[in-house]
Amino acid sequence: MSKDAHLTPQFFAGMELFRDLPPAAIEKVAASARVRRVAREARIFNQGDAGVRAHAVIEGVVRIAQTGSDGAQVVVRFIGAGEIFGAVSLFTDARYPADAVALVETLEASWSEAELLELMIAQPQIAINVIHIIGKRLQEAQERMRELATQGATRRVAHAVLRLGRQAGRETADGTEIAFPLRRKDVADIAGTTLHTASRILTAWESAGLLATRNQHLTIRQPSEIARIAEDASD
Amino acid sequence: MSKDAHLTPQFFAGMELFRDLPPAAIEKVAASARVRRVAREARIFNQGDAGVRAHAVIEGVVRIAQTGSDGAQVVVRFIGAGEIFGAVSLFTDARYPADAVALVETLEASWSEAELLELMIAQPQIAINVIHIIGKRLQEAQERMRELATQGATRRVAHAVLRLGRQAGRETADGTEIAFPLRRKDVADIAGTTLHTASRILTAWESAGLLATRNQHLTIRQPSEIARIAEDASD
DNA sequence: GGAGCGATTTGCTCCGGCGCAAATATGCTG
DNA sequence: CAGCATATTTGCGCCGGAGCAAATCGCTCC
Repeated sequence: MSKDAHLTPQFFAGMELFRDLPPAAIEKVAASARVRRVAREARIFNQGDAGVRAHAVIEGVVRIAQTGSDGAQVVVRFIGAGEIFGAVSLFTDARYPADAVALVETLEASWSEAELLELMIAQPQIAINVIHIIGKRLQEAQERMRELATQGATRRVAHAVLRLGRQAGRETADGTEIAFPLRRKDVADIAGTTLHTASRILTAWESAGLLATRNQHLTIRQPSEIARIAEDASD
Repeated sequence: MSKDAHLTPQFFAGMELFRDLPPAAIEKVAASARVRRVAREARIFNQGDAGVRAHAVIEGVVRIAQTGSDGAQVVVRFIGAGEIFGAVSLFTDARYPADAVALVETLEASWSEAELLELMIAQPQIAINVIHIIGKRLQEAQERMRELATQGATRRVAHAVLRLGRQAGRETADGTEIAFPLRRKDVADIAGTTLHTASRILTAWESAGLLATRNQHLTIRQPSEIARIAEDASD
């Protein structure tokens, strides 16, 4: 991983949170950010932690997962470079509603509530960007709710895979490769099923040549076929 | 229903969207709102409609439901007096992601995208309020996702009932009454189960005296007991 | 009061997929 | 390279709850 190549205002300018901001504002954003490097599998924050900050991934991937009192968990989403996380809790509980764990070695920036509020008052565009981001995630959450309530496990896994491809897909000769390591358990927790069921489904698809996994890296070889499964009412 | 009693700046000042705004700004808000009365069961907008506006309920209740391509649907939430709806799509698709139907005769205000943006630029507090509102809904959606993925139908119905009581509960001598008519199908679509299963569960609870329904109006008589069911890992 | 319609209840069957358990594969560590 | 830990695969039994069907209830409108 490059050491400091990303710690420039230019990088912050490219983040979804700071879209359409004048250069002067970007300078302030960059200046007030606290940047940290976190190791693979390290926790950035835990569900229930107080003293929340707004975070953004500079490089790497973070898994956001919510755990129930019974230990069962759901992966809320994966956060890639340029995306923000943990920001919603600033405006609600002042407690993180989920865990954040780095899937790979990750470089992460964050701002305190006071800093972000100050930035937003000075630049309403930031607030509008936040609304845009959270809004998209809310729509996605509602779609997933509908899927969970009405579709079978196979279709949900298909949707999960497609969503991952859209969010973190990298085109290769072999197909679309998900840019970060993905355990079967992760896929299960995204799709809302069990490790066992997810394993069965994915293995079947591997046998059929729809996708491939090598060292926890998943490549979608026939997106169209998986899309067919996702839409197929017969399951 | 009172005819025009609510069409005053005072009412808008009490809405979650316009919290902490100076009186002058409230005047502008009130002036630019388009107010409409909609009949029981009438649709305010349909999933996929373009030309979106931001809406707020002045009086009445609106059901927001998302329908899948197969016809199955999930109730995203019920919108009561003072709450906003349809606002998220302004910042994302410019298409409504769900249907909005009035459950009872309802008075509803709305603003165009341009109007709301202008208000937000002038008053960043409005944008912050929007973030607060959407953030809370996102958290709720994520909780429901976890429930749908990990809990059985009984617990989900219990959570749904408790959530409704919290949002729209009115204390009566008999217990907490949900302020709007609620069909079994509605409960099923909130909890993510079928009409039949929801009916069985609710009827069993009625027999046990945990709740009562009279003319589609649900009263929670023993919230603590329902909360116990909601948390009970045995189901 | 009767007809008609939607909502609700309830019985029954069937199956997807969860839970348990064990075998196997794969990657790390020393 | 051996040994261990973690991840994955796979078999099997069982059950929650979806799906179908039918009866009953309760309104509303003649």
